[in-house]
Amino acid sequence: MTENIEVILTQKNINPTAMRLLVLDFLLKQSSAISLTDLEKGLDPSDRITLYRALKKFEEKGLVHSIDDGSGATKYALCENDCEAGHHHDLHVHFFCNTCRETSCLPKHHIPQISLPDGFKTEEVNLIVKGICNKCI
Amino acid sequence: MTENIEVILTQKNINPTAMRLLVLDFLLKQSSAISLTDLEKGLDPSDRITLYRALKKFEEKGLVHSIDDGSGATKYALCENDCEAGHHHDLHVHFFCNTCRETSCLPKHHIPQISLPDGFKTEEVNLIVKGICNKCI
DNA sequence: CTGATTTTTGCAATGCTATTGCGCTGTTGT
DNA sequence: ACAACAGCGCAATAGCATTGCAAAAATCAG
Repeated sequence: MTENIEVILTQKNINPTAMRLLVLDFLLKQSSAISLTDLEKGLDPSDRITLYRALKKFEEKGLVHSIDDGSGATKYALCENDCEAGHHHDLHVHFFCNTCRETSCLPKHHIPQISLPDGFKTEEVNLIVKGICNKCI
Repeated sequence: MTENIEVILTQKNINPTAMRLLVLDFLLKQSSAISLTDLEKGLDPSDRITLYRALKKFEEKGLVHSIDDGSGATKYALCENDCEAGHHHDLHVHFFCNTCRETSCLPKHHIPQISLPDGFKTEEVNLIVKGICNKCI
């Protein structure tokens, strides 16, 4: 099992250290996006800053993407697609449940094209739907 | 002039205090959404907390809406539509310029309908487009 | 194998934002 | 005039993101 995780990291040009293997393993087990604090609690005797840097490195290398769901804390989730270092291709909708406060990716739901007024150039789109998820209904 | 501002407040059931008149006056002069820090700088010798509470009261009464553009600071802008206390009807797109870091409302651009998977209930949608605005191109 | 260099890690510290508590003040209503 | 209440300003707190620095670990060169 650990070998698979290691392969994922090396394929993304990330040095597979013990800490990073733990972080990736934890991410793989999640069904929703998690915050740095969640990660810290899940991998208890670990340093928050180290985890923070692991996530940043993963994001930089195109392994995870970060989501600002308005909860105050940035959430992170594994990329589904073939994201490359520096360029994320996962323009999908994110859903934030107002009840359980979990953020999930809806990769099937692509972000519709938004036509802006003249002179505006789109570089990035952030679409967060908030409401009640299927587990909390 | 001050009378007009006062009328706006009383129509929204907000006690027109000197501070609130100042805040509303400042908001009316803006062409883009502003943060609490912007407001504090614009109304210099004012207490940040008081301004914060003025904005919160305005939001509660349906006079302004708050925007989380991912910049870290919540932005505020006057509602265009007939928002009521507690219920905001201004589901429009917001644009964040990566260059000048200004956030503007695009009230003409309504948020498209997002069909969620079964069991998900939408309560709110937050759509932020990031890029270069017409002034920075 | 050994010393040097780079990478990773852990701790301390900082900065910014949001938010609440509390007492003072000024206004309103009786 | 007095009581009740709303608004204001100050202090304080909490959470998150981010950086600097030094020790530790891994990698590389000779």
